Amino acid sequence: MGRGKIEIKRIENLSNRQVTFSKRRNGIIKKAKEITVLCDAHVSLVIFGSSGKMVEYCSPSTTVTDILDRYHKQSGKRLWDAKHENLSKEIERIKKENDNMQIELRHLKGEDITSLPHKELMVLEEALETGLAWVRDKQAC
Amino acid sequence: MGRGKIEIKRIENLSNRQVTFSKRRNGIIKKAKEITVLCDAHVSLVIFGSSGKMVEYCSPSTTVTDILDRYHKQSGKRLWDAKHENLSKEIERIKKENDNMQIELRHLKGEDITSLPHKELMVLEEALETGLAWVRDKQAC
DNA sequence: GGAACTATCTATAACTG
DNA sequence: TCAGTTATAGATAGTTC
Repeated sequence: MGRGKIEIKRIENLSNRQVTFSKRRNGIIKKAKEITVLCDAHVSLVIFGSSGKMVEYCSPSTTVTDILDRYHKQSGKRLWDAKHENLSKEIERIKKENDNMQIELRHLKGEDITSLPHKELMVLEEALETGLAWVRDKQAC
Repeated sequence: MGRGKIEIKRIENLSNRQVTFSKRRNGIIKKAKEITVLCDAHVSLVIFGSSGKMVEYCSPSTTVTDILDRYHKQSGKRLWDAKHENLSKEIERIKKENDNMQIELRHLKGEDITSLPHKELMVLEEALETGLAWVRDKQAC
């Protein structure tokens, strides 16, 4: 669509490439707006030029986030799960640590010790005696 | 571009709308591919028709996630931060709980008690005595 | 460098089987 | 209803200022 037919391959000349980018980018955004209005479609469009410049179009009444939520659901692809996964794993790790401390604390308070084997009871007793000794020592000061 | 000029407003006739959607959707995707090749651009394009059907195009050598990362950085808009925030808060909460237990445990073991006021030392001593009593009681069984 | 022009190409609205 | 065709509107490559 122009004075001459062009092959669809990278435009080597930088300024031509930038000019063409600018024109076509506007063209695509216009088309995106049109299909939105004509066909009740929802569109999310993000374009980066090779210079790094970004433009975006998103149909009115939605946000990129909305579109991406739907994208996420329908495509089955994971956009942010990977990021979530790290956080979730961190939570799991801390919770486990938490649980272990909870149990240790209860044991030290003499709770839930019915099922403990004899050996662990002895370890527990020693720990308590040591702790008590330290506390009494401190109080004596 | 067609046999007659059309206004850019919603096409009321359903089947016409669907036909137009299908044609224009393909057109936009073609244009997106072309600008990608011609201008070294990176494009992420997601289109939902009013029927809910989704199509996407993303320039080769990147993923939607890549594009969105860049979008995220450059637009300053938060795409997934809101989703992450809850998880982050949860982590904070658990870590705090964790710290408190850590401290309590250390105290029970007689560690880090130098700065404790007298009153707390007494509470600690009582807790230790109670725990010890329970443990000895259990060992006697 | 960018805005405007225009000849030409492309996309597509309406049509057809 | 759907793919294929065609006439025409719209997009744009090369050009000009």
